[in-house]
Amino acid sequence: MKTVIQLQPANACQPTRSTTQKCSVCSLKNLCLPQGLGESELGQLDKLITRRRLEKDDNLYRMGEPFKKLYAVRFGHFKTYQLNAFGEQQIAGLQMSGDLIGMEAIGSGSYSCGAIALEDSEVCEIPYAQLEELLMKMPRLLQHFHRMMSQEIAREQTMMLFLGNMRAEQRFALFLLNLSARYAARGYAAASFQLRMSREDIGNYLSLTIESVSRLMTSFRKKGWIEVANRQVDILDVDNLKAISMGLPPVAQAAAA
Amino acid sequence: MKTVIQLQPANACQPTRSTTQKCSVCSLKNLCLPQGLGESELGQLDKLITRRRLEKDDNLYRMGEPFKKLYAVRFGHFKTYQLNAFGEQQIAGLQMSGDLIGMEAIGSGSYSCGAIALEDSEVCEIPYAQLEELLMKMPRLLQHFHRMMSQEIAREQTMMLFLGNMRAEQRFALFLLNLSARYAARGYAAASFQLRMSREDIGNYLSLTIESVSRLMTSFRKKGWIEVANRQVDILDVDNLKAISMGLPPVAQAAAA
DNA sequence: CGGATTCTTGAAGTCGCTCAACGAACGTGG
DNA sequence: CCACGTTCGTTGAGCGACTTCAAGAATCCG
Repeated sequence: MKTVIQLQPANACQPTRSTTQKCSVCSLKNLCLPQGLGESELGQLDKLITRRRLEKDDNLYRMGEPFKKLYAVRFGHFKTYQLNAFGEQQIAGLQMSGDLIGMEAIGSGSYSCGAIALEDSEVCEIPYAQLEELLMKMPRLLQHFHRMMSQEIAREQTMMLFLGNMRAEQRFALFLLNLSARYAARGYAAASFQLRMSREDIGNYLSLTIESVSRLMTSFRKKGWIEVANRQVDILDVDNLKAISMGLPPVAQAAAA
Repeated sequence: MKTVIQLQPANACQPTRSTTQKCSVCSLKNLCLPQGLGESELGQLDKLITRRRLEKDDNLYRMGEPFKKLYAVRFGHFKTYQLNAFGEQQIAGLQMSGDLIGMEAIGSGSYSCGAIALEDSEVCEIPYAQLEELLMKMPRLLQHFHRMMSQEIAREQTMMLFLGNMRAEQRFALFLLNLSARYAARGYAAASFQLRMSREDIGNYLSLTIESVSRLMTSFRKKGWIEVANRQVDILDVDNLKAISMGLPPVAQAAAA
């Protein structure tokens, strides 16, 4: 089924860039940490938070730095990565607006991975010590914080099984569908978006070589499932991508022109 | 370096099986949820907790069940697994005494994986709603709970990169070293333990076939790095296992007889 | 425009999988 | 205690998916 949604905005992934620095007026408040809070609670959260702008390739934090803050992405994209014994980068995650970064560091007290902006971006800095104070006073914030941590566990568990058990085609199809779903959840076009990562980063993320990623793109394009122009991707045939992502054979009917 | 530690107890992984049902007298209290709590706090936690015995192959919970409780393993071993689209089991984790199970379900409200006892085991059941109440009143419990959730995130992130980037030898070496370290942390022999999982489960966990696991065992044994007799494993050459686990070539000197 | 980077495509190689058969361990009942 | 069936583990041979190596094309950016 061909469904190129062009009516929605492209995935600039920027909330209304208000000059005020408040959660209460942030367009992400229902996706991010403040979900479900009342006005006065939002006000208290506001007091903790500072904003920080980053340019493309800036480090939000580096591996091994002491943990002080959690970060909520306001706009832009980040990648988190670890370095292996040979100093090679291994990409652990891709974060976009509304995502919380740094939760893996609470336990150890230092960031076990680094985070880099994939484009000009902005984050909300949340000092963890102060957040903990607030959590004790605000049941709804506590509940939602636990939900977010739990979701991160579930997400990584899925990713773990995904990398362990799926073949290249499945991984790539699921990667596209995952991006699509995340953009849709943020109100952006589900079927038309820019890849923020290079082929190299994508390959690294999916544990495939850059050549394999390139071949998969060509293959999917030739089958009429996607359209690719540099980093612009349009999903033309969600059904087939879904079938492939589940390890099923392609569905009979391919997308017509 | 040959180091077969035989003086420590084998990994029965059982705390002193006291008849009292209290965290305060549990030998795991410094590994488990109550870490760092005072006597009165321990008492409050005790009130929440009930114990549950399971026999080998019993389900602690099943995939999709509504989330009500977290579980702390008191003794025994569990595996957590998901079922894929074809109903095949994919092992997501191996839990032993002191480990907390079920955290991935807080966010969604239902268990996204199932948990099965690998041998006769016992867990502490912790009703989550009541735990949340307690968390708001006990800062140290809250902090430790967040540490445990965070550690779970970090652990799964590592596992994710591990499955994505490592080859069979590395995976298996790391698997053995990981078990060794976890048993050591619990006061059991680091270099001599029983595998609680079948070859099939191990293969599934490491995303390898049962044949590959078998070949790796034979290979490591022939190189003098381990001794294997059925499910009994003795680590003879930690240094080489470490080298292999990091993707390095074996160190020159193999273990002498 | 020109150099560097990123991406694509082809050919050859390899690691782990599949398929198949055999052997060892377990446990149930005689 | 042994006989027997079943489950679990080992080993070998061939194959396939993805990688590696290599070269060339497109794109970016000063």
